[in-house]
Amino acid sequence: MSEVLVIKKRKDFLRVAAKGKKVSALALILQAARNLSSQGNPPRVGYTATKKLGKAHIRNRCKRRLRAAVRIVFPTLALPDTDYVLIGRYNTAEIEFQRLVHHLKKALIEINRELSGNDKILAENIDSAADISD
RNA sequence: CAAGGCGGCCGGACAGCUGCGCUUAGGAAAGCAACAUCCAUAAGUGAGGAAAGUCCGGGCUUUAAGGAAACAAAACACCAGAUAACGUCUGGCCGGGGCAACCCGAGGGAAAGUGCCACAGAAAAUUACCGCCGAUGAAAUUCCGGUUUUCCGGUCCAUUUCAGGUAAGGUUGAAAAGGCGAGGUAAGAGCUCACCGCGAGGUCGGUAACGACACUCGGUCAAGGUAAACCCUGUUUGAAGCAAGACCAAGUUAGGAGGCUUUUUUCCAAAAAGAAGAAAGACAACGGGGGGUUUCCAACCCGCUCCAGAGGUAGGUCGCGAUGAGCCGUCUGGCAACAGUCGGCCAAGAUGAAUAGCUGUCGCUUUUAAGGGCAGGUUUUCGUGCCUUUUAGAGUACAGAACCCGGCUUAUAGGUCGCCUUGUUUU
RNA sequence: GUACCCGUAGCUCAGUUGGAUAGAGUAUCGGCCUCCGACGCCGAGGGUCGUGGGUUCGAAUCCCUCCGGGUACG
Repeated sequence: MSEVLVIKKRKDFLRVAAKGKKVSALALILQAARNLSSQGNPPRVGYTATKKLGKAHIRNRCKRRLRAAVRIVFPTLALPDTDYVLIGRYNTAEIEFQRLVHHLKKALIEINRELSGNDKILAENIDSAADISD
């Protein structure tokens, strides 16, 4: 129920970046894509910290703070069968932690809404295709 | 007390909540068992002085698993020592800087050769433009003698010119071929001499670099700089790198050319040789392969070699951390780097990458604002300087292991300890 | 991990081999031209030669160290 797996494969990161939705918040960027290969999987999350953020210890700090925020937010709000990718921004290591959590929550709710809307469109397309075949 | 030099150490602490990696133990399901897997389980453990840059040196692994010689390429270069090794470290020498403590130095060879040295300057390397001289030699004038003159002879004195001598002087330049004084000369010059400097030898001290000397000799004293220009001399070095490499699992492909031995079939055929096809094989023979190049000796691998094509895009385990040039302490030797003896200890092991996130309290630093005290200015208000504690604020660095060690280099808030130098004051 | 390249005016680049003037185009500014603007013409300013050392009489250039950016291979 509250389990969150970690994305580790480069292939998965590229798939989410190419096919998913993207939402920018103050201190982070959230990407998300449905993973419909099999049903009933817990949500998965990956973290990205580019060289633009700083040197190695700053990038590690960004990932740790994002991970701590995810521990608070994701178990209740993340959708199953979905891959999320969190990208750090220039102020991820500096911003107050409460605001970081707040922005992550907002971004997650917004992207979930977009994803579910996308699902509806998909469902409509499937329905119309079924109509045509009929 | 102030200023400075050198070296060492630390580089936030505590508490709470929520979490992570690894090891060990325990448990769970399946299974003959083990490994792997899982866990609201327990215990232990979990970044640095630079983990950084990747600039050197090694271990380790593979490569041809050996040796010798020559060549090429690269690096290094005062001397001695330390070290597994080093371009590192220690001590010394020399040169330079600083009043000093102390610091800095890629510091062999320029009489092996080649190249380069702009502008300026006579000249940038066996030079000779100006200048000086013109003793010597020649010519002319003059002069002297002879002669009526023309002219003849001579060259002691003087002048000019030429041959020539010279490197003292010459607005330069980063750099101009010892310095200074005297003698000397036509003018000059180590041409000669004294002193200083320089070179060679000797003696003494030192392992040596090198130093000292009232020692001896040297005036063809040798004729500039540049080798982080080519180069010469000496020393060292094979190459690639943990994505090294070993094993396991999954999956894909299309062949062609050339070639060794044996057996066999067909053609020609008495047979052999030859041509074509098939099968098998690796003792020998044969062929092929590879070190930066070549040669020699020795040895190895493959039975195939070369060309082409297909798939894959990195799955798992080991390598990989509890035995190492390891860490801490004592003692001994050494000026020191370091070496040795004895005792104790085991201390991260990840792989989209753990070692943390948040909160609170305290500590430290700093200056700002408010308050307090002192000094002295001023009629007062007031502002100035110093000190102090309280409150509030700000700051609390550089930075994250990735196979492992030894160094180097670079970044770094602040704190702390020791030794030393100079100045001032006091005793 | 290894190998290598680049950094020069606001911008794009020469000059670096072989040491001695820091240059070109463009942009900016001023003037001329035009009724005005563009184009054109004339002129000017603008440089720690990425940083810090060293060698040398002299360094953008040679050597070393750092900083920033980039490329290739596995």
